Amino acid sequence: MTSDQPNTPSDGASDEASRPYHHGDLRAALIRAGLAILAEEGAQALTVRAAARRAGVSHNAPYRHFADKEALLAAIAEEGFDALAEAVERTRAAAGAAPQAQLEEAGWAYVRFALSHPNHLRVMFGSLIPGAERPPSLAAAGERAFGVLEEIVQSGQTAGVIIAGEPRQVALTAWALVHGLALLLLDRQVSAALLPSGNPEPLVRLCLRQQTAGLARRG
Amino acid sequence: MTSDQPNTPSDGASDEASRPYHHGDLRAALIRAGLAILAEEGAQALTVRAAARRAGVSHNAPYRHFADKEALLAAIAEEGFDALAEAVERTRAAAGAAPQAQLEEAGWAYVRFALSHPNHLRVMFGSLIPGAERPPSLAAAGERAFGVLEEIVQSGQTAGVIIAGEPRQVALTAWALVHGLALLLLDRQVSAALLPSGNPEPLVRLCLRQQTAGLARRG
DNA sequence: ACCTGAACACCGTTCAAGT
DNA sequence: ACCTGAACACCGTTCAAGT
Repeated sequence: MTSDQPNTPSDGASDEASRPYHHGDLRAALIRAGLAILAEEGAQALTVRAAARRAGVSHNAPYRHFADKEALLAAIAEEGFDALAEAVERTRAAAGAAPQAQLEEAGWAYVRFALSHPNHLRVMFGSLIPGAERPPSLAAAGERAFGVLEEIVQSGQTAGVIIAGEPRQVALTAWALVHGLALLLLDRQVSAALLPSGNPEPLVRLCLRQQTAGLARRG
Repeated sequence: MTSDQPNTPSDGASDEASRPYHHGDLRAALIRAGLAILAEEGAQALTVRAAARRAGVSHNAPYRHFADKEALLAAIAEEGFDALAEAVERTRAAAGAAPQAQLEEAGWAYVRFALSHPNHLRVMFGSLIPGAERPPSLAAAGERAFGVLEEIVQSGQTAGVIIAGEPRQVALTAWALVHGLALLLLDRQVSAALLPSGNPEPLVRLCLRQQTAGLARRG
């Protein structure tokens, strides 16, 4: 058996000493613990039991708040979509009014988020519940992140600088490119020859501009 | 303990009855077993022990041929890259001489492969060895699949119908789009509103043509 | 050489119990 | 209500042993 020190409830968030149990909000504590494990130890270390240990509860306490491991992963993924949507939106707001510039900045923000939180991104887009539908709150969080791109496309169409078409569909083309770039970079599938200095930003921006301008040579 | 029937070596591939053990090539048998498990039971069922059971050997016999589970997954991934490269190449060969048509057909073949072999694709691009480098033979197999797109780009540049630039880099833009589309479709991240009839082919082809022509409106 | 059974330290999940 | 320890059926991996 491992020799962890016995855990006391004195690790921060709670002021009320009259509480009979460790946490006022074990659910939130487990999500935080899962995020810390992802960042510090990697995806393979993210187990229900490890999250419980880090939160200072017994290994089956999580089942009071999550039906199973997938539900915990879904909650962690949902946090990730919220953070991603916020990062992309913030970048867009700082990018000025030109929709094409907004699209490039938002795309780079997406890839940057992925490279900064690789393990979190894999949980967000990983194989949770391979065949089944995603939980509605998770699907909604994904929609919010995607929605930023959709808004940019729509405003660009209004301004006459982005091609016509269903905004959702045009935004999907933009989304797929940045999503694919992010995952290929995470998976080390991109040849080092394309990454001089190891900094992916110039390459990503070049791909984004090619998408905007098109791969076909104009004659 | 489970009550499996004792396994006999009489399940096919071997003619020579004088062999003292079950397999002439346990390594290949384990890869086949892994592929069957992926196709029939899903990624979470793909364990070293399950592959061994299916191949009819004890649960640690695989360690004679694979250093660890990652090595087995890498071998299965390598098979996948070979199959993907072949599918894309075959489609390209059938697409005629026009590079832009080749690019669209190759892109659709990529997505079609992903949708036909979802679990296999996740192993190919999954989080095997999160931080570490991929085994060289696996990296080479990935290069072969990517190489088909690179050749198309190069011939398109020669024909003057694809923009100038480092062929690897232009091909990366094309690859990222189809890779992103494939994974978003697998993850059910694409709104059903964009998939009338449930058939993804029209949507994928539309995205591919948008990439070729560009998202910017030509003025 | 190649395969085996026993063993270890883990998992996810369930259950009967404690406060 | 919320948490606990014991238990079950699994894993990945190692080891001493068999042929």
